[in-house]
Amino acid sequence: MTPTPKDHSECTRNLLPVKDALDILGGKWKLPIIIALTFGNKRFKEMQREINGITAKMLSKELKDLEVNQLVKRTVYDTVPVSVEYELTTYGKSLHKVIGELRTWGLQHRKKVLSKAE
Amino acid sequence: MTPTPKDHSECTRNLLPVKDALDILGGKWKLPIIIALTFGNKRFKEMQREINGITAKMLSKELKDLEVNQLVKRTVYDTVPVSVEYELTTYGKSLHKVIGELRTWGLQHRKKVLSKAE
DNA sequence: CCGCATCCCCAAGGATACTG
DNA sequence: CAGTATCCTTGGGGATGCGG
Repeated sequence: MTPTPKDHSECTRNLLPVKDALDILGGKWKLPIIIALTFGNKRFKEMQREINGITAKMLSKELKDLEVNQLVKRTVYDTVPVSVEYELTTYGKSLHKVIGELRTWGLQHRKKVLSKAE
Repeated sequence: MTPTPKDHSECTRNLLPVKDALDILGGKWKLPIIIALTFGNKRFKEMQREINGITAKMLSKELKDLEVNQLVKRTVYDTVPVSVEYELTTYGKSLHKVIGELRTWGLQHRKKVLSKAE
């Protein structure tokens, strides 16, 4: 009979940073982009070709987000038809561990659920 | 076998399990629910009270998802007004590490970005 | 108490066309 | 080549009410 037991604000505290992380990795394209860049620096068009199904709009928007969050660095080369290169920052690479964990867990899970035809 | 040079199918391979994982942790409520249950078994209404802002519909739906994925166990007690208890399965608890990583990274990120008023 | 059904809204994302 | 602008679709999720 506790009037308002806000012990669960503790949950919230635990949750916030997790949501932050998911906010960055979430959405449909953030991960594909980050992972694509894991394989080396890329130019815009190049990425669009590699990331299956992404539109220029989305790629542009997501890259901007990632840039703001300092996960990706954008470099403009003053060539004739201007070329732009994207690369993961050191900070962006720090996601490697998180992604690795997600991947490991996902693999395990896939086995488990697929075996009983979800 | 591959007529088109899909070297980036390697990315895809790396990506799939990650997306699987995000599929489960993604959405607005999966994490709040899992984390709430981390703090102990809960009944439906109880969870609804603890997880700020969630509707019965969403709670119900998400719990079902989690149950299908074997992360949560649902137990119905044959009391007069039926009561239902939810708990994390061992498997569900295996997410702890992943969540921990997300949380760690999120904390770090928050510091970094908040310091320059995102 | 538990939770589904219905209706509704909005933001994420897609298609297409256009500029520097 | 590297994007931007515009319009449109979709489905995730909210509000409310009912049924077991």
